Amino acid sequence: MISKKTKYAINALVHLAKRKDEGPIIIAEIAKAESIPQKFLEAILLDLKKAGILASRKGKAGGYYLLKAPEDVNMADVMRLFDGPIALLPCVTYMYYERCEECKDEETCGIREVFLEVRNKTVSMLKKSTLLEIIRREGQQKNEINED
Amino acid sequence: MISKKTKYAINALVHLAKRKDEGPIIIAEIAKAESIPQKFLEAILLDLKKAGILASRKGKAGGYYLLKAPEDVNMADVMRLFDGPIALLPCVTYMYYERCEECKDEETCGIREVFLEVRNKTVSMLKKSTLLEIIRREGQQKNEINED
DNA sequence: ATTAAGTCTATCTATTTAGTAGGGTAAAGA
DNA sequence: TCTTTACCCTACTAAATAGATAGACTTAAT
Repeated sequence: MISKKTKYAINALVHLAKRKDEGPIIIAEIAKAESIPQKFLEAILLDLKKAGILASRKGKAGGYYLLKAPEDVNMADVMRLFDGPIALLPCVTYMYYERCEECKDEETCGIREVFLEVRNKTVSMLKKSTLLEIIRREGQQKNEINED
Repeated sequence: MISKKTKYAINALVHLAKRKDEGPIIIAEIAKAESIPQKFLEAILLDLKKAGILASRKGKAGGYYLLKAPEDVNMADVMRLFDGPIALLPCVTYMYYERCEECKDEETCGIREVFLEVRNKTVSMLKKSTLLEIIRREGQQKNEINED
């Protein structure tokens, strides 16, 4: 599961992406519209700004706005920013590699092999999941939860 | 990331799968061979037994052994047992469905659509990742971590 | 009866998550 | 200069989860 922080970040980003031509949107407005505790949202938006995804303007007519294009903001980047690595094992992360403590021989580990493939495919899917893609899919849902 | 508990469970299962024709293996032996705190492992094996994956014999010549065939034990089941749902959002889990608190309209939610697809494909991959598959892959690694 | 095993119950500590409260500073527009 | 907004900081809490450890009890083979 992703954290609420990440989910809030995604909600805020989608909100900003939909209104990207309206100029800066104030925090209070996003917080209210997306049902996010305002103080909590402040910290989230600040992190997204530091990551180069959002920009802000202070003072009157200030607020936050998307810096990147909606098609260039993907779920892998957002999840990593708030929740860390996407991989299910520390030994198959790209940026934050760590050996499994109990591991005998990483080179021949079958568990690692299997989870490495899962990681690569998951990251690839999440990279394709951009803000544009999310907005495009709104109102045209068709998929169902597989019963497995 | 999966919890250490889940990782320990997988290590223990692989150990038992490799030696499935040797009769019951005692906890202490698995704990030592796989570098798992013994008391912690006890609880894990008990859970795996309750789940119908392992069986045990008490007393002298006792221990644990695989009840299911290695090809019938998959990572999705093991992960769910110890870490809960595989889905990244509560609204796209099959067994433990919960609405996102802040969600306005689940029926048209683009975020949900995207994460639902991720979930379905992830579960499908993890279901294919059986103990047999893990053992088969040992020593024939070829995949690399994608640089993304 | 003895011994070797699994089983059950309880407790503990550290970390993380998800906030709340409340202050002050900086910048930009009117 | 006044107001509005973002920015930055500290501190605190409450609940849950992770990762164990300790000790007593039960079962089964010899």
